[in-house]
Amino acid sequence: MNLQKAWGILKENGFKETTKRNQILEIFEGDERYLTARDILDVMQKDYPSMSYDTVYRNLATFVSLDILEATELSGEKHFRMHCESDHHHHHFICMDCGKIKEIPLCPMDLLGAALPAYEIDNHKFEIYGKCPECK
Amino acid sequence: MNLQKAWGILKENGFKETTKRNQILEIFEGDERYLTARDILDVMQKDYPSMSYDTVYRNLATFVSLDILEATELSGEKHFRMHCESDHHHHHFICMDCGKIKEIPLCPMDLLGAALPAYEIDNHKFEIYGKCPECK
DNA sequence: TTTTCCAATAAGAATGATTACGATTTACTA
DNA sequence: TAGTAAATCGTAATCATTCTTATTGGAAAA
Repeated sequence: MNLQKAWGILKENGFKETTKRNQILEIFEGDERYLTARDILDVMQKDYPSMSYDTVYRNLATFVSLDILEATELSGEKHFRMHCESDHHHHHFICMDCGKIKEIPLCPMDLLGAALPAYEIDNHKFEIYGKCPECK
Repeated sequence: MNLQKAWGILKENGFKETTKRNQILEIFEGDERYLTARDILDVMQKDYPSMSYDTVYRNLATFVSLDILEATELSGEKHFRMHCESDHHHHHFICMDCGKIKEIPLCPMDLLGAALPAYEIDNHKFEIYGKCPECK
């Protein structure tokens, strides 16, 4: 996802255009890795020394709820990255060294079919962890 | 897994038989749901009012490292349950209401095959969340 | 049985991530 | 440009988890 599309979604939902919000989005646009709230704060405080955690967390939560960012829990910390452009449902390989991801086009739920007939399935998580070719 | 087997593993690895350890294991033996450290502490403090968090966390970590318990992150908190008996690699459906699990016999990694040739795969996570027939 | 040793535990402080909140500032609208 | 609600700041609170130090307890040796 790019800045324009993200702002389109934000405007549609009545969110104001602020410089902080814009810079947070710019950081994610320029980094394909999963980042933590602290990563964001560290970068932001170079330009805005008074930037507060509250602003970072509040905006990250907003972005996730609007599907601008996607989140996952890695070693006990929430990590965020720009939501994938691809409209095809997919999953991720995550490099535990550099944090970069690779899309996995298949979804195990397709193959699961009617294996859980009486169950209500609300959600699922499939992630692969390891090292990418560059880090190996 | 049952108490006897768990103690067999602990003894093999040189861990002492203590009453606290035994009661923690008993709690897991009698509950098929995923429990948090706090859940354990709450039950334990009825019998041992001075029970400390440290003891709970230390033992949970020990049990996980010995594959007596298995752990997963649910809504930001680590949850634990007795390691499955089944020797066949599998995954879990987790009921978000009652916390009970159902084994899913298939593993998406089997089907992924050689889709990530240049990657080093260290780990993977596949979990399905929803409501079990009883809770639906 | 008694002694001894070291793992195990208690108590509580420390840490690290995250959330909450009153006061202030900023972006949009009329 | 003024009014208003949203956004942000500054800081404190919270929550899970880990660490530190002194003490206790299990089990092997005497």
